[in-house]
Amino acid sequence: MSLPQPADAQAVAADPPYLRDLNPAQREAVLTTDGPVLVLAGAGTGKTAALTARLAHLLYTRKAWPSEILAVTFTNKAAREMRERVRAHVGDAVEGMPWLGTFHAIGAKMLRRHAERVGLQSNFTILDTDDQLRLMKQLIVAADLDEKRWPARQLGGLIDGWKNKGLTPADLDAGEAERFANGRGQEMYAAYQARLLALNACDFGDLLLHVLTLLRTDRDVLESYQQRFRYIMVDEYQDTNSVQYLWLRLLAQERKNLCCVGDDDQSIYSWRGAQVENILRFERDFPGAAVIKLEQNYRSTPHILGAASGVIANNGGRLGKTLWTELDAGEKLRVIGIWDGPEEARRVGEEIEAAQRRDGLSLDRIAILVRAQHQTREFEDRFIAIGMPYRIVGGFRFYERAEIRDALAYLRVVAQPADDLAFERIVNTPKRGLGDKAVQKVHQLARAEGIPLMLAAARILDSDELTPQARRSLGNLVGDFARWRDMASALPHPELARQLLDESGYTAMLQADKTAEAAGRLENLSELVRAMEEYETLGAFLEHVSLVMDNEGAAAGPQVTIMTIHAAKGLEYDTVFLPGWEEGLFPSQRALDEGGQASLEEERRLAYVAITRARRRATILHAANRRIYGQWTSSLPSRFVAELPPEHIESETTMSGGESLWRANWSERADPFGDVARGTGRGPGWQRAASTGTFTPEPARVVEARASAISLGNKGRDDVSLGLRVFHQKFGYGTIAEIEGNKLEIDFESAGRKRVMDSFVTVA
DNA sequence: CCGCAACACGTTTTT
DNA sequence: CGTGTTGCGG
Repeated sequence: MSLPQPADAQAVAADPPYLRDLNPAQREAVLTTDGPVLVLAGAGTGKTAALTARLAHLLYTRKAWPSEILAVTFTNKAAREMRERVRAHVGDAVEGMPWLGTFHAIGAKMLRRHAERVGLQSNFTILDTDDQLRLMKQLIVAADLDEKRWPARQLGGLIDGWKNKGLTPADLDAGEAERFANGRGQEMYAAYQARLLALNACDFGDLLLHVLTLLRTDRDVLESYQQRFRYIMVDEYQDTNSVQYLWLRLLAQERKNLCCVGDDDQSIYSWRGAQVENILRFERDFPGAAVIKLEQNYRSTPHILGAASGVIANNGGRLGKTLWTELDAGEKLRVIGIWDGPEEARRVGEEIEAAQRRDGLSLDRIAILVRAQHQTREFEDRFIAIGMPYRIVGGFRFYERAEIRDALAYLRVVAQPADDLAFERIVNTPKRGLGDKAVQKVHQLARAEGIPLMLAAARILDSDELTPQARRSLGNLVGDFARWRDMASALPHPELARQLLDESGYTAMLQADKTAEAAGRLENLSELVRAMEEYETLGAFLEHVSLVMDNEGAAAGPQVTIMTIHAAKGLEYDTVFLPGWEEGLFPSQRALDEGGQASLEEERRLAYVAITRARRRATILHAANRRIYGQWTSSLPSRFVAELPPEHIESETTMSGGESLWRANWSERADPFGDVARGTGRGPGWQRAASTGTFTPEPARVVEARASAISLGNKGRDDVSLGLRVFHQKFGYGTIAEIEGNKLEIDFESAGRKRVMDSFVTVA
């Protein structure tokens, strides 16, 4: 690792290259290195430029080595961008920055180093949402709860919320526990955590929560990180949730060199646990903090900024910034009222064609930003019809496809044999005659002995529990895995994956499938294997897939981008279309019904984010009629339309009667969605935070060590003895003829002598 | 084990 | 109106 050498100290002080294009506020943000700093960076004010320059500054001035800076972002994309931009300043020195990454990636890295302190092994698996839900479903069934009444989804949301707040099961009060299954919330959360430890697995929330627990309970670990991180920087601070906040506060406590960058007006993730309060109370949290505002906008025209500012001004409790720009006035925003959804899509299509004709504008510079994913459909239909190239961002991701998840499950079992969820996923995929009853037997044994499924599978082979066919099949599978595990150490992992997919019959299964999708799935699998080549080890690859879940498909040519406003945060386009600005859609009905003022304000921030994505031109549309759940419903223009300052907009409606028609409609019916089917009023949103608890350090929680699979002997149960009459589900009544550890030879009254596992019999 | 019909449900989404 | 899930019957 080498840092670029400044010519001499004087030159650095005079005008280091990384300061060259910065305005005074940005410079201040870069040069205020020590002590707490809050950078309030409005949309388009060159936040990332300042942040990366600050990093470069720390390195150039030798205030810290690359490995002594903690730089956290929320998304992989942001982390990647920051890494690239820092590289532009300092070159390969960026390679020495292991602590630049997302909260979760950094959490995982720390956790792997100290896994055993929270009861995990360092090769723990990171589960995705799908695995989590399956696991919770099992627990709900095991707890004898009605999974209809208490869906896994709901438990998942609650647990997620708790983890976001930094609450372990022990921290929950009765009120929180009451939120699931009549007070069994805490019990279920605890059971889930216990199960994760047994599986040597973590969910996303654990990557932060376990680390928080670690920092709170282990002074040595905390102090070593406090020493290590001379400077801490956080991007998008307004999106931090409570765990992240607590985590940062602990790490920054000692040196206090914490620089947070954010914009309270762009906080749009409270539903995911983000606490705007974190940014609002920064100065109180970190006394003596320098607050630097970046207000010069380099992105948008004055009309666009004026419109956005006008809308956001309706929110209370803001830190307050005044964006300004040196750009020319440009065009006013257009607000277009049209008849219905299809016309909206038609109109946008025409506008795009006109812009291409008129200005030769590339489609890459145009975006359609919607409130909800389902709005993309209307545009997709229309664009297909007129042959307009488009891409929809979001939706299905590569690593969420079934075949990819299957392949990963095979690899996970190889890497971590205790990964029951992965084992379960592929035990009968492809079909190998291991149906429900066979799998249930394995489960039963695993549960009785407290061992992983893979080990239970191996053990059950010694018995007559399974049908000969199932036994042979399971035996093959267990043998295959043993072999693949051996191969793993000898073979490069992409090669291992290839062989594994072949020998497991997975490839053959897809080849036999003549449907159109099968070919694509095979293609996806080769892509997966190709992707593996970029990683040193199988473990590193698996870490990558669990944490870096985005894959940007290469575009064939210029395309219009269609995506949600949420997905557009941080991006910019020359021309932006904002359809569906109607009450009930934007702001969403749910925000209006459930969240009160806070929720409405978040919708308004979303509107602010939406408008500020535009560089030159923005067009807002609202339809008078829209089909909602199959029913035609008339709708009113969004209140946000009325909040746009008239001097920055230009209104147009294609309907006779113009504005007055909307107004008449408005007063006529207070609740245009009154007759539309609503949610059944069951539980609150997926994860809504309640009151913020207090966070007292927990005494070290001793994690009950699950005996490892290996250390468990074959100690049989002690309530059986020779000659005892027992009952077996499948073979009926019989007498114990021989006992060998946990295996019994039983003379069954009708089935004859069989070898069975002792956990499958009850004393008759 | 698969296919079909009945049924429930329906923001925003990263990691 | 669509989609995804479940449960039953073949």
